[in-house]
Amino acid sequence: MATPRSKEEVVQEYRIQSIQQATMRVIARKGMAAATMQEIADEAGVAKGTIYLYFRDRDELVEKTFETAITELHQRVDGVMSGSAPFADRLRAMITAAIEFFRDNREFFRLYASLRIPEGSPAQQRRNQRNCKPQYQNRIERFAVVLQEAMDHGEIRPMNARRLALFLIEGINSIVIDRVMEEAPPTETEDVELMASVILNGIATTRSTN
Amino acid sequence: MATPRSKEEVVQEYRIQSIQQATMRVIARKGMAAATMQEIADEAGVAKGTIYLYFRDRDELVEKTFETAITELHQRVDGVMSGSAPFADRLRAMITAAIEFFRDNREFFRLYASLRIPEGSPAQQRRNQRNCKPQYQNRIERFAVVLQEAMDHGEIRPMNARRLALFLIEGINSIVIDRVMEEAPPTETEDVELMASVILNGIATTRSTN
Amino acid sequence: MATPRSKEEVVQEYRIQSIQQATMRVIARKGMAAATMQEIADEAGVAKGTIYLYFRDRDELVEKTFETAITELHQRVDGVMSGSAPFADRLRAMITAAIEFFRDNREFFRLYASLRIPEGSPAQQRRNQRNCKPQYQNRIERFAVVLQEAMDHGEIRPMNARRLALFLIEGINSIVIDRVMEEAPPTETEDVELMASVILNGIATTRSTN
Amino acid sequence: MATPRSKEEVVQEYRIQSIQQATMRVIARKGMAAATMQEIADEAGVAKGTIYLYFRDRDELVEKTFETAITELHQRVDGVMSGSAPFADRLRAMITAAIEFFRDNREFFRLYASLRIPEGSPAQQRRNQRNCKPQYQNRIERFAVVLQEAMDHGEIRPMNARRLALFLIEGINSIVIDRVMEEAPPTETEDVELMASVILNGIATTRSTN
DNA sequence: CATGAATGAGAATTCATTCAT
DNA sequence: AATGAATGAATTCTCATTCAT
Repeated sequence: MATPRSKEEVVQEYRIQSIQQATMRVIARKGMAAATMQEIADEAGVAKGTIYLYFRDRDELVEKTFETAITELHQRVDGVMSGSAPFADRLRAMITAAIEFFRDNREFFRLYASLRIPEGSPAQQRRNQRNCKPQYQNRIERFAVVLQEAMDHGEIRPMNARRLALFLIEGINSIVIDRVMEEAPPTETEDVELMASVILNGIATTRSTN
Repeated sequence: MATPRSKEEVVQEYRIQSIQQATMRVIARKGMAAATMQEIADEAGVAKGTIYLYFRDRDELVEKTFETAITELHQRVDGVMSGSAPFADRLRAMITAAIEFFRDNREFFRLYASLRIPEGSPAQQRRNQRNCKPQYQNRIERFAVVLQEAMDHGEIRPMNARRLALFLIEGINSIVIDRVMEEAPPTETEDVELMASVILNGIATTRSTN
Repeated sequence: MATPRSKEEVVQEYRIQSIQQATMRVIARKGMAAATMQEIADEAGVAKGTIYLYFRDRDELVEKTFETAITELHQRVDGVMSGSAPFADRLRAMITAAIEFFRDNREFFRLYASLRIPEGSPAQQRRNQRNCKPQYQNRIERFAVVLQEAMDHGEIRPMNARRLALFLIEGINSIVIDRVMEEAPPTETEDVELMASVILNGIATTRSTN
Repeated sequence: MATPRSKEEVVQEYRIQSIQQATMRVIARKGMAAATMQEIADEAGVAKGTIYLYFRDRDELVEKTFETAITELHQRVDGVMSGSAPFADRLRAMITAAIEFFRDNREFFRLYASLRIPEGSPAQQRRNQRNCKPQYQNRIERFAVVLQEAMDHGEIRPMNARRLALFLIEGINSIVIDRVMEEAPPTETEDVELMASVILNGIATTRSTN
C-alpha cells in the first residue's frame, strides 16, 4: 500500500521540501524581489549550489514551490467542496479550510500574493510556460464549476459563475491573508460566519426584488 | 483663488507628471521587478539623472507614483460615496467609478497589484516610512466608515465593518483588474449589476434566517 | 580630409582602445580562459560595468579585440604584398611585416593562438556568427590569392595555392610567435632570410628533378 | 620479458585509458574550456569522483592525456625518422606518419591545438611542472637533431636547425590538422608530396644563388 | 575502490546611483 | 537644471573538488 521508496528518494524528497520551505520563509520575510538564492540556501541549511541540483534556476524554484503549496491548498479545498452536502455547508467548510491552510502555512501568503499577477508583457506572459498564473486560474475555474453546479441545483441564483468565483475567492482571500498579518484576529468561526452570511444573504437589510 | 505658480514650478510639475506616467507605463509593461530606471527615463524622454532631481531614489519614485494615482482613485470613489443617496445606489456608483478608473489608467493596475502586499518583514514594515500599504489601508478604512454609517442608518445589516470593507474591496478589485486584462470583458453595467446584486442580496436563492 | 570627431567620439574611441589593449595584455598574461572581466577592468583602469557600456559581453569583447588587432596585421601585410615587385621581395617584406607586427603587439600572439582553432561543436561553430575563425581564414585566403598570381606569372611553381598558403603562414607564424617568447631572438634579418630561403629554395642541397 | 601485471593493475590501466580517451573526445567535441569533469565522467562511464582516484586534478588529467597521445605520435614519428634512409624519404615517411596519426586520433587535434601555446605568465610557466609545453618542445628538439644530422651528412643545406624544425613542424601540422577538419581532404599522398616538394625544393621556379 | 551529493569559490552580468560637465 | 558615462555592490549560476556512504 505504501509507496516503496529507496533511501535516496527519501533524502531527495526531504531536500526538496527543506528548500521549498526555506524559499517560502524567505519570500515571506523579504518579499519576492529581495529573496536571494544565498539567503534561501542559508535558510535551508544547504549550499547555494545544492539548490541547483534540484531546481534548474531561481524561476523554477519559485514556481515549483508555489505549485507544491497551492496543490495542498487545492486538495484541502477540493476535499470539502466535492461532497454532496448543501452548498452553504460546503462554502463554510471551504472558507474554514482556506483559513486553516494559511494559518498552517503563514509563509505562503506572500508568495501567493506575488504570483497572483504575472509579470512581464502580455506577449512574454503567453510565451512563458513556467508562469504560475495557471495554478491560480485553476483555483478560480474549479470553484466556478462548483458554483455552476449549485446554480443548476437551484441552490444559488443563476449568474456568471466565473465572475462570481473570482469575486468570492478574492474576497475570501483578502480576509484569510489579513488574518495572517493580524496580531489578534477574530476567531475563525467569526470570520467564517461573516463571510458565509455576506455571500449567501448579502448585506442589505431587505432583499431587493431584482 | 488660483495658486500662483512661477514658470519653474509649472515645468517642475510637468516633469514630475511625465516621469510618474512613464513609471506606470513601464511597470505595466514589464512588471515591477523588471522596470529599470533606464527604461523609465527613456519612456519619459529624460535622462536617468533627471529622475533623481525629483525623486530621492527608485523606491520613492514608485511610492509617489502610486500615491498620486491612488489619490485620484480615492477622489473619484469618495466623490460618489459621500452623498446622501441610498447605499445601494452609492455602491453601484462606487463600483462604476473603480471600473472607469482602471479603464482610464490601465497601467496602474500592476503597480497597484504589486504594492497591495507590502514587502519586508513585519518589523521592517513598521520602520519603513516609504511603505505604500497605508494608502491601501486608507481605502479600506474609508470604505469601512461608509459601511458603518450605512449600518447605523439601518441600510445594511450590522457586522464587522472593517472586515466587510476588506472583503468587498478585494472582491470588487479582482473583477475590476480582471477586466483590464481581458480582451473582451462584459459591459461595465453587467459587471456592476452582478457585483451589486451579490453584495446586496447574496447568492442564495432563499435567504436563510440568520 | 581629417574625420571630424566630436569630443565624445574621441573619448569613446579612447575607452574602447584602452579596454581592448587591456584585454590583450591580460590574455597574454593569463591565457584566454583565465582572463576575467574583473582583471581586464583593473588592467584598463575602469570599473567592470564600464566594459559593458562598450561591449555586449565577454565574447564580443574578445572577438572585437581580435578583429581590431588582426585588421592591423592585415593592413600591414596587404600593404607590402600588393605591390608589383618580384614575389621574392614581397615575401621578405611580408615576413618582416609580420615580425614587426608581433614585436609591436607582443600581447596579441596568445589571443591569436587561442582563436586559431574555434571552440564548440562543428554545428555550434556554424551557427556562431561571432566566430573569429573567419578572420584567420581570411588571412590564408588573401595569401593564397597572392600565391596564385605569382604562379600565374611563373614566379613560383604551380601547386595547390590554398594548401601552400596554409603551410607557409603557419610556418612563418610559428617563428614569428616564437620570437616573441624568446629572451634573445636572432636578428629580424636572420630569421627573414632563413624563412625566405627555405620557402623559395627548399632545404635540399641538390634540387630533385620532380 | 613481459611485465607481470596483477589483475588490479590491468583494471587500473584500463580505467586510465578510458578516462583519457573520454577526455579527448569531450575536448574535441566541446573545446578545452567547455569540457567539464562531469561530461568527461559521463563519456567515460564512470563517476566524477573516480577520475580523481587516477588524476590529481583537471589540469593533470588534461596534461597526462596529452602526454599519452603525443608520446604515441612521437613513437610513430621517431620510428620512421631514425632510420638510415635518405632524408627525403624519411621526411615523406614522417609526414605520412603525422597524417595517419591525426587521422586515427581525430579527437586529439583540438587538445593539441589548445596546448601548443602554454598558458600563464612566463614566470608561472617556469614554475609550472604540469606544463605540457616541454612535450611539444620535445618534438621540435628531436626533429632539430634529425635535421642537424642531415646537414652534417650534406643532405640539406646548413642553417639554424632548431629554427627550421619549428618552421617545418608547424607548417606540416597546419595541414595535417586542417585535414582533420576538412570534409573531403585531398589524398594523403597528394598532401605528402606537396609538403615534401616545398620543403625540399622550395617554391621558386628558379633557384636563387643564395 | 567507486560513487555522486554537496560544497562554495569564483565568474559574468545587471542596474541603482553618483557626479563632472 | 539636465545629462549620461562611470561605478561597483549585488545577484545568479557554474563547476572543480571533496568526502561520507
